[in-house]
Amino acid sequence: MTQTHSRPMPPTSLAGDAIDALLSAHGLRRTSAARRVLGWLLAHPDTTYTHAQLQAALQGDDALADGVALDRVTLYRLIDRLTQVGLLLCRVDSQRVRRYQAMPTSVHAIPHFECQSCHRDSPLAGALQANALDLERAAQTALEALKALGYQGLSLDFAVRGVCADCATGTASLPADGHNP
Amino acid sequence: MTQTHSRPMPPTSLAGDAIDALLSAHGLRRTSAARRVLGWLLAHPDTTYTHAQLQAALQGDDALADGVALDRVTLYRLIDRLTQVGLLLCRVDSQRVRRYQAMPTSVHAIPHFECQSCHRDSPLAGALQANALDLERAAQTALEALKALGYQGLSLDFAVRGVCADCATGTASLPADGHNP
DNA sequence: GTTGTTTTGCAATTAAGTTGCAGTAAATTT
DNA sequence: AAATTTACTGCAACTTAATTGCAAAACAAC
Repeated sequence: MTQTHSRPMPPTSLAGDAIDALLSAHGLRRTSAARRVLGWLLAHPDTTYTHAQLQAALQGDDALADGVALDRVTLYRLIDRLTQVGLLLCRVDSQRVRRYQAMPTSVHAIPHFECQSCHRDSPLAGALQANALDLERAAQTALEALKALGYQGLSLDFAVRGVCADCATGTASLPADGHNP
Repeated sequence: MTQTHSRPMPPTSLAGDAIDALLSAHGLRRTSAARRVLGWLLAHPDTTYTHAQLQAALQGDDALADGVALDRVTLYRLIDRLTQVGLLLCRVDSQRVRRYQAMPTSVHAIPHFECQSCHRDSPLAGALQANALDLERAAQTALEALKALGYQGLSLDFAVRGVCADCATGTASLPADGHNP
């Protein structure tokens, strides 16, 4: 049985032992909260979570806790610790909310565009993607250099900021200050 | 007389008329507040300001208002307007505070590193700078393409996130969660 | 000048994150 | 395995950056 409940559960799950090992290796305690958080994020490597979203997600994931939410403050502090040892990656989105994900193993920058008017954050598509590959290649070298210097858990981010064509021409469907998901 | 008062005043100042023209061209009213804000930011193209910093800076700049601070909320809304028409560039820093600057005329990404442990944000130096030039060259093409599509006021940002060598090895001078300037 | 819309400023409110502290659970020592 | 040390948890109260509502003032168009 690969998947029994309806909740989305990627196949990329990790054995509990592996998670414990990671925690210990980074000098953190193997508490149930830490296992839940790191386990969940490692199992969902391509999603970024705000504190609130992660809290909700964990609450739904009754494997360990049946519907009991992790305390807000505990989650904040736990995530801080995981981030500071390089296990998590933290970005601040254009709505200035912090978003977390498991630190990616392979550096793969997805260039994105942040519109300063409608606040939408969209990946750069089409011909620009090709350009992105060049960027990534060039960046790869930079990252190797950093690792050699003792830096850890490196992740690339390539952003373009401005006003998108929709907003610039007034075609914008949003009233000028939307919320991006 | 190029500069009479002790306050730092870059030579890159703009005539009041030019500022008024910019405002009108973007459909904004030529109010004293708008002139003060846009004028100041255009005169300090290489500095980023938080709302609070800009409010303080303007208060000191008695050219128009003698020590009277612009209202906090007014400044928020004014900056919003300037940003939405592409006159200002907005970044959210690692402390998740918004920082503004005049939209740069030439795209020149300064690759920087954000440490997730000590929250220091440092430019990538040395050999990495060379790499950055490649990145910028590649990006230039991407930006041209965007402009052709109707995008406005484009700015590049290239960030590397991780844990810096100091923090990784425990040599960190900061207690684990510092404040970056 | 009069009129109609922006813009401004104040007070009150919200959202995200922090701090302090008593209690609990891991890890370490004995 | 019990005792001790240290890290982690949860609650309440607090802080900071930003937002909303509304009346008054400033600008632009007539």
